[in-house]
Amino acid sequence: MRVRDAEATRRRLLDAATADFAAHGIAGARVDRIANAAGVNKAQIYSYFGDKLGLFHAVYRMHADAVVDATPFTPDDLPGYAAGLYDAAVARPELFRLVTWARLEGVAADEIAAGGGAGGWKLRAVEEAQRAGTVAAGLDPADVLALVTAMALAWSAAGWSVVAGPGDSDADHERRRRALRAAVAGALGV
Amino acid sequence: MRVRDAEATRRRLLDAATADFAAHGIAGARVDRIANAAGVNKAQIYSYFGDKLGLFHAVYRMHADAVVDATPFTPDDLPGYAAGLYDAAVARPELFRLVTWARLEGVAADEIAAGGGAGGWKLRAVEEAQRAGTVAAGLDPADVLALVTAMALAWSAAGWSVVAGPGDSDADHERRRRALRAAVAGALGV
DNA sequence: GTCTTCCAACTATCTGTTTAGTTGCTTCAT
DNA sequence: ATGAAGCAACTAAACAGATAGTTGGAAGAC
Repeated sequence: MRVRDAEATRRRLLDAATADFAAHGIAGARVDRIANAAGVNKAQIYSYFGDKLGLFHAVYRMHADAVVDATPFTPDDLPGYAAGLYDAAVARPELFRLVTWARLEGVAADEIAAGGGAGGWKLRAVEEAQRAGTVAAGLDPADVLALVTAMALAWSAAGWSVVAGPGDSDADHERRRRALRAAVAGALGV
Repeated sequence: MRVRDAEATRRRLLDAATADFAAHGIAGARVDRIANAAGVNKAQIYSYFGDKLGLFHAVYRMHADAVVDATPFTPDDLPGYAAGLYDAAVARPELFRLVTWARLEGVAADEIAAGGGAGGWKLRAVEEAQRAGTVAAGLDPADVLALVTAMALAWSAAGWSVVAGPGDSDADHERRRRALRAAVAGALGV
């Protein structure tokens, strides 16, 4: 019999749920499938997370910060930030799918790119960089963030073109990173 | 009793399905809801489209071309193309949600941005523009398309920041269009 | 008349959620 | 030490409502 460890069970559920929600979205995810993949009885989900949506929120909250924090925001080096975001999206595509789905299904009220729940400190940081001259003045900071984020995620699952993945060659990634850096610099640099 | 018009019934179903799929995705859409909204019996859906997925494909095919064709691709004026795409996304957000969902759920094999089913003529057009000097050389045409598309759709439902809508003020739209044009020009111009 | 279009009712299955009960660890009085 | 009590973690089964898909026939169009 498996050792009883509530914390480990909880984590296994969250991991399985992350995979299923990322793959199928909220409506497409299946409680049975998640419980099965986690090797946990379905009822545990309800005891731990209330309901399916509660489970999703737990998953989302767990990863939203990780996504945002994985790539340090450097307003004075937006090309570098964009490249970092690109790498993060390549390394953990599920997390980015998760966020995209949350936004589409309307369960993520907060704006991830705009500083998350931290109250828009990124906007102020961009303003600061504009005053310092490392970012072109005259642009709305929110637009700057929107553009940089969109460019970095141009090849992600949320994008409209080819989806970058860990399977792509290093040359592909390097080429995209280079193009991305140049494009961000050209688009927003002084 | 309603006048019998198979074509009109079909169109009403497609319209209702467009709205429901755009709002809830494939897994989240409900056949009953669609039939109800269309004022058509559910059985008609199966006689016309086979099954739920067949209905989605019909919806998708109907709009995919429209999305692509609504904004003429002008490789010599990518900033203008981007602005056009932005406007299209503001005017018909459902269509862009539809495509995003199709890509997330893995039912849209073709790459919309890369020329749709037309076999990548856009890629060649970009190459041509690069030779002509209106687009920076040294960039992979696919990357150019990916970046332009991503930038234009930075404020769309697929994006990660604030979502632009018809409700926004004209000033907002004008500001974003201006920023977008400048950014695309700076990112890809010579 | 007959062919197409339409519909109400029906079925089988799926799915989120609940319930009632079990298991094994911890605590504590003895 | 030891046995019972208490409790959190766990499970199997069932429930109710929803959902995709079907059927057989009615009714309008030609």
